[in-house]
Amino acid sequence: MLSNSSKYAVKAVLYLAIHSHKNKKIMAKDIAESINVPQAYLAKLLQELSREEIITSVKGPKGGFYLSDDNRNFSLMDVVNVIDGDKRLNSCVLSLEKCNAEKPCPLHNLISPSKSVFMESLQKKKIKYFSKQIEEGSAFLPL
Amino acid sequence: MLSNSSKYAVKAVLYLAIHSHKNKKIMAKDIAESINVPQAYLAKLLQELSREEIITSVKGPKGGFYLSDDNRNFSLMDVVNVIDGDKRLNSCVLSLEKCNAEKPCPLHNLISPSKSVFMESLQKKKIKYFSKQIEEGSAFLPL
DNA sequence: TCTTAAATATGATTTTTATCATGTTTTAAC
DNA sequence: GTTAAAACATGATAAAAATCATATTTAAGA
Repeated sequence: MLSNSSKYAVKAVLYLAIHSHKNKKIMAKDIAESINVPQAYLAKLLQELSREEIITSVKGPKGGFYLSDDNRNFSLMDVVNVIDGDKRLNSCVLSLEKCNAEKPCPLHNLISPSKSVFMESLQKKKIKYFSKQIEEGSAFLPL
Repeated sequence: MLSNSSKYAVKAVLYLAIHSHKNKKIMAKDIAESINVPQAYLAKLLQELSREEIITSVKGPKGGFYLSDDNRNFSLMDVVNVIDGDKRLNSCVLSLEKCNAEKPCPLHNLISPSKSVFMESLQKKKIKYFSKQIEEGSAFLPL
């Protein structure tokens, strides 16, 4: 479903959503430690996200990463798409090219309803929604 | 979600469900061609399934693979578990050890309902159910 | 019994994914 | 301006997954 890389990316973004803001940047190294992900690897992922402007970075001393208000309006789907591309999540469970609603493969009807609910909320719910969930105590860490 | 290997395995089993029976064995090579999977690789997967008695094999000339009536009472979950092990499907979307219903990670509540529906039907519906779906025209090939 | 066609077993290779390492650029603070 | 701390860029290595190759075992049929 999600690659390890995009799991890492999502975790990092959620971490930033909760702990960073414009005046509180966080270094790659610190994020990596907090979310239990190899740091050099995470650094690379953060750079990709930053390049796509899903997260914000500041170079030099006192620099680091944070989420701007704009950043918080992205969805986790955006995060995943940057890392995994947009095919991975959209493909059929059995990776069948020709599977679709009209000619569903045997597993399609089993998974389709549930999957589309998931995909839709991953798409529609913005990053800020998730930090709110955590603040309210409806969702939990640690990552 | 599913590894390539288990997708191949599921496809092969579905193919056998539709096209094979005791008096109609099918060679690995023919299955592979029909479902568009590299043959040597599929052969290996079929051997694992056969070893676990999810499918039936007969060696020698006129040999091949088929599904016995017993085999048809296995679920696709069984197929997947043989190939991928039983952890892969059960783990949290973000692979968080500590994520569970009481302390759900931010994505848990999003995916959990849909996922359990899927898992349950993958578990409960037997192989014969799927071949029936196809016969009835509610599900389609090609694989 | 001999030949041949199939699965089976084992291991080698390739490709992809994940991880690590190192040098370059930017910028704050002195 | 010099230094140092951070992201950024690039490439090397390692691990895992997928694929390929080859020799062995089994059993049907002549």
